[in-house]
Amino acid sequence: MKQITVLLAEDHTIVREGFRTMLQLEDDMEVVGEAQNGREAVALAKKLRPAVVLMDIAMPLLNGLEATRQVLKDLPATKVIMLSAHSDDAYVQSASESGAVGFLLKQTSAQDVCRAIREVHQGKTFFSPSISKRLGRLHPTAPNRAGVLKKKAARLTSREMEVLQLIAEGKANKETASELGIGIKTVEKHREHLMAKLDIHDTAGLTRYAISAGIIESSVQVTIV
Amino acid sequence: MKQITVLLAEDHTIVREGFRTMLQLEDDMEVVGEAQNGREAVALAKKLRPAVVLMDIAMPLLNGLEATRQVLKDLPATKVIMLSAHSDDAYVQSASESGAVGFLLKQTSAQDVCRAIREVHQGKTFFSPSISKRLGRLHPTAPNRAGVLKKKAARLTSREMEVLQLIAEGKANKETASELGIGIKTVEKHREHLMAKLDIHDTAGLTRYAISAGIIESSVQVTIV
DNA sequence: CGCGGCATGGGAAAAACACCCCATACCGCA
DNA sequence: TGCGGTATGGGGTGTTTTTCCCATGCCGCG
Repeated sequence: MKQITVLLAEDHTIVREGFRTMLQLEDDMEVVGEAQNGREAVALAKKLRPAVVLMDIAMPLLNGLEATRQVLKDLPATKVIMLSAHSDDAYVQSASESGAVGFLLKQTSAQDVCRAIREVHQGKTFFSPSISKRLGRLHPTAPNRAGVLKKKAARLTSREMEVLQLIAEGKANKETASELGIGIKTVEKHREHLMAKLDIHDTAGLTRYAISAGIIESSVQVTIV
Repeated sequence: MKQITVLLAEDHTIVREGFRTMLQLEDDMEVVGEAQNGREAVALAKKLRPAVVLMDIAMPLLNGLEATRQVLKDLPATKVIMLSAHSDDAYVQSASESGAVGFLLKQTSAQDVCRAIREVHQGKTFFSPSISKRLGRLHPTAPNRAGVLKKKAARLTSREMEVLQLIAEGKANKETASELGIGIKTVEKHREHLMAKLDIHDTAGLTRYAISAGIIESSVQVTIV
């Protein structure tokens, strides 16, 4: 039996361990690595060259969409399945644009995860049932839906996206620089470009933009009584 | 071997199944039931009378806090461990007030989950390391948990709320000052207090807090729960 | 009545940031 | 082959923020 090598990229340790434990029970797949954030996911993907990457969409340092782009740039044959708690259309479309070949909601069952892994490994695509149903309804004949979402967000380069995420996560330029392994001046430069492109000239505005653009999440909306 | 009976209440199927699979590997505990939402959690708890309930804080129909209250009202001996992706002080406080005896972040490891289950089963309390560290730092000589948590709870004065909102809206201190008709130094002072009280030391963090606390909105945050 | 919390300020120093100048290097595309 | 975009840097200057010190006045509560 040929093993399907899988890389787990998910920041919640507890969830990640659950995945691993479950996947270990399947005898045709093997978890070869685990990443706690987007950057680690990219690094491990390049190092381990897994057949499939299970990638959470919301991760620190580098979100799943951007991480997917970076992985596929170097390893186009990698199959990336995006995981998300939400089924926002924007997420699904962005995931698709970033090159993911699967999209799973966390509401789906373990059985579906295994199915998804096997399907994408065979070159197919796999979307959570509820999503593919909605997609069909949304754009049955939509060839160029890419243009819709793009407008502002797409004008940012991937480096700028990274910097934006780190800014919104509260990192100072110095931290961002060391995080990315580049100079402070370069970070400042990206920040300048961000502010110029988005016409937002304060950190709070950039943070709000990052949240509303889905680059990071603020916090779950819960009614605390 | 005496089994600790556990009820899982978590709306994400995939996460829940991961939990179950992991807990099945421990021979001193047994998952006796699973709930997909708060209402189901209450019903199952009453029916199955588990020793411990692992309760996600964000669930459909009925959130984990309210579900906890309802469970404990009928079964005060039940030990409820709250699960959350975020460690917002408000969450921790509310969880404590609702009667939970444990609080776990999803960043914690499976090992900690098992530890938590065993500890609360023995009548102790268990908080994620990072949380108890924060609590400890804030109240070094904290005697009783209830009173302690209540005190911290990020209680902002109305003036501080105003300043926080303006910060999150992207106003510079100078603008805020003229907006409120006070001096810049005063605004800086409120800002200091905000950062001290919330233990958040950057503008981006304050902005995220303001959004998650509902003080401002981040444009189009769709809530699909 | 005093004590604490709140709002209002000043001063000062260090760090961070914003906004301009500049350069090099790579890469794709017309 | 050159042009534009991207990524990487350096300099400089002024503003803003952050974090300390300090003080005054008000108000509620025991």
